[in-house]
Amino acid sequence: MDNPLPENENAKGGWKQDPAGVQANILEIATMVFAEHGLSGTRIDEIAARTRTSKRMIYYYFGDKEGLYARVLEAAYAKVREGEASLDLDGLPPTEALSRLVTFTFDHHRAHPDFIRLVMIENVHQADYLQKSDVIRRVNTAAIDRLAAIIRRGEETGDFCHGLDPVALHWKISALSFFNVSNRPTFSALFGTTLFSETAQRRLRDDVAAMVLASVRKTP
Amino acid sequence: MDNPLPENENAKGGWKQDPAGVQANILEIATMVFAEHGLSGTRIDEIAARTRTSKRMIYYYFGDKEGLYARVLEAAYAKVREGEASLDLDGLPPTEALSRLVTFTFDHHRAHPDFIRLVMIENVHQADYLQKSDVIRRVNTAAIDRLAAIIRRGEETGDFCHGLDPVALHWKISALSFFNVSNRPTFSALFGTTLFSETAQRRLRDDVAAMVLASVRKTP
Amino acid sequence: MDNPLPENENAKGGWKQDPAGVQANILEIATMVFAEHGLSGTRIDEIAARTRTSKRMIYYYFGDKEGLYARVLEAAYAKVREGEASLDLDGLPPTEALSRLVTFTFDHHRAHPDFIRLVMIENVHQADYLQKSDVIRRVNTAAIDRLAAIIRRGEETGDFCHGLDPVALHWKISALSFFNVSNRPTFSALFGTTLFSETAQRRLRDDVAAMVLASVRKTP
Amino acid sequence: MDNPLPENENAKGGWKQDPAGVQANILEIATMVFAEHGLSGTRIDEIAARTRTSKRMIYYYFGDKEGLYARVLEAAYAKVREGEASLDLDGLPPTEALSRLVTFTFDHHRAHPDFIRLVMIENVHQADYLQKSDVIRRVNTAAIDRLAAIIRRGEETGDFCHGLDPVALHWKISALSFFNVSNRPTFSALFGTTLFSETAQRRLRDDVAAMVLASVRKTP
DNA sequence: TATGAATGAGGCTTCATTCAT
DNA sequence: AATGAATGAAGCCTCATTCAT
Repeated sequence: MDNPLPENENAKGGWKQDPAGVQANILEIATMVFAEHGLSGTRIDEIAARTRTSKRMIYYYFGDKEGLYARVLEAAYAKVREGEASLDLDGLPPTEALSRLVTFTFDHHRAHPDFIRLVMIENVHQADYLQKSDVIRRVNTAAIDRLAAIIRRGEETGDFCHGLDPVALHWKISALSFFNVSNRPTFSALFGTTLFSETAQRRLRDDVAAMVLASVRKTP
Repeated sequence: MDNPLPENENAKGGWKQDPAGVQANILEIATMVFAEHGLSGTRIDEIAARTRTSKRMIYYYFGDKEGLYARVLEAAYAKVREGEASLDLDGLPPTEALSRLVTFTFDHHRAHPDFIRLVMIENVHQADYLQKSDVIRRVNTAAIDRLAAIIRRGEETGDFCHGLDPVALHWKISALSFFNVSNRPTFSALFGTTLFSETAQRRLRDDVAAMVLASVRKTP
Repeated sequence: MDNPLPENENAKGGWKQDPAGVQANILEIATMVFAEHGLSGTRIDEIAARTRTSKRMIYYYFGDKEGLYARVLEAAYAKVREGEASLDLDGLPPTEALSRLVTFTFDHHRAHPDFIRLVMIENVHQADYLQKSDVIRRVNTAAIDRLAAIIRRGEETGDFCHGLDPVALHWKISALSFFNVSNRPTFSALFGTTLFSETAQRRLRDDVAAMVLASVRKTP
Repeated sequence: MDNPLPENENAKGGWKQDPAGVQANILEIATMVFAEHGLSGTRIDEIAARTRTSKRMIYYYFGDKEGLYARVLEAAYAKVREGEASLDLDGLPPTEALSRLVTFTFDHHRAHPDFIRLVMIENVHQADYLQKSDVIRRVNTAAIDRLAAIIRRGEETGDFCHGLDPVALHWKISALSFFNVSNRPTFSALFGTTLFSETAQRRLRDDVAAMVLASVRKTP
């Protein structure tokens, strides 16, 4: 009511001469549109229309459609891995740490369907754009490192069996968390949506965590 | 002049006046091209060029691009599920049967990357085209039925715990088999290709089978 | 008046389904427009507007702007060299033959300013497109061959000195005939148009022929 | 902090606040780029990128693209004619003077291919920009004056025939010197590069000088 | 059943130029 | 004197699709 609107960045006119804001806005919208339609299915015009700037600015800042897509992909990976990094498992016993990691990953993937879709789309493109990005590769090895740390601790405590491959373990966690989101449309079209209710998903998540834990546990 | 050209499929004219053959050829090529580029990424011209007929015939037989895509999807599901149906597990004890089913699924997915890619693509499209196809739904419930049979037998023998959901079990098997193929491009771009060598894949497959079996086994 | 207009190819409607005619029409207009504005200065829309078909057909038949330009260049060379080939000098004594060739070339260049402009434009482009065309190269060696024949005969009769290089001779004839057309705009802007009146051009042409002849004549 | 940075032209800041230097730099780069790509083929962005200032300054100092091109053309003519003016032929006998002038012109053109290209480009544009420039016209009449002086002296000594037109003579010298540079790309694409070797060019130049001299010499 | 020719709508991108400081 | 940010207009080209036989 009595808001004087100082430095209002969203109000019309308040965002002129704000390069960073313009780029961020484009990136945000583009992420949504690319995730929805894929690379070739996306229309630059649609992105522009949903942006607070013009189509021209997309080319001004990102060069071309592929350039924008590449940046969207990078930003998506960065954001998701950043979210993962916030999870601190160092203080927990290894079994508990791994369990928490799986649970978190499962939920995290569910919470970021746009990211999942972008990765799917990138797989359709044979990971062409991801391969060119050093940024992304760097960000991802951190995930492996964290897992390796848990494995080492688990081996030391005797909870985990020896010779576990962190990459293979990551593969298992990812598969079970990723598929849940990526293949939900076809899966529910074929077998119904019961598996995607809140309770079913919670049970599934716990099941998944149990499966992963069982696979690392020392066989007596 | 009076050259009969009998049964020569490669010679010019050998396939003319062969509607079924022309359609099959179009479908085969279209499967490859759609699997490679996705729906919007595919060019009717590319399909036509790799076909032994012309672009005009694609429209003649399939109406439009979406019609062709829908037929490709149906054919792909039919072919893959048909391959699965050839697996006869009825004579085996339930544990063995499930183990064989998982192993087979893992290998079968690996052997049909184009199918996997088509399913991925269909997921990007929110399963729009799959939903319209009654054919596909019918074909897929068979997979659940077979799994339900194994579960029932496992419960009877006491090998499996009670209350197993065949759909959830199918979900687990699918997740671990599907991701392996669908996300291979991004996964190997990020973490290298070691996990995709023949030996590593065999170990992974056995690991996966063990995980699934552990998840159904009766807890003592 | 009582013309029934049978097979009228120019009347509206008479040219449908006439691929060769459409292509020829595009090529003719494109030649004029490229000659007027150069490669980058030309607008495909302008060509299309002056054509009896649409812009779309330009791409249908010629691929892209550069493809059209390349074809225009080829056609221009072919047409001009074809005109030259119609000149029969075999029956004439060598001095007379060479004189006639120079005179003809000078007039021929004047009569085809569009061709001259296209060659100028191609030189601005470092002959990039000409280099790719085998057609053009083939057509041009004929000009050298004809000149070589005249030189040989002149040496035999003793009219010409020995060791004449047909390529260098061609260079001289070309230079004096080409510049007259190519640099007419700047030259007349700087020094007036008197040199380009009909009579002055005739005198210039005869002067040029005399210069060339003097350069090949045996020095006593 | 208190770094004076005196007379350092390369260090950042050394050329700031140097309007004349900035303009000269723009002009120099623009000359190269226009000569390379023509008027419509040139991108202001390319000029700006190769300049030590920004695109904005080009507009600041030269108004628009055409204004810059016009200035480039003027500067090019001025520079080349200035080079010619340094040639002092007054002390030589007329035959020798003319011979030296032709030889010099031939070499001078070869040494300034960018100028030749700019003139070609201007001819493609029908000399539109040259016509508007009084500066250029003034500079060029000097060339005719000098030639007229030689002719007068040659007529007086009886070496040259009567009634020679200095403009026509200039035309001949120009044609043979200009074509050598302007049409080198197409000519060598068609007939090879042998004519453009150092030795062949020297012989060609002497040939050209001989041709021009023969054309003015009194016929006995 | 088959086909070469043709096309409208719309997509991506570029370019010279101006705004606002 | 100098500048980073912004832009409208227009260019090239592609695509699925239909026409006419």
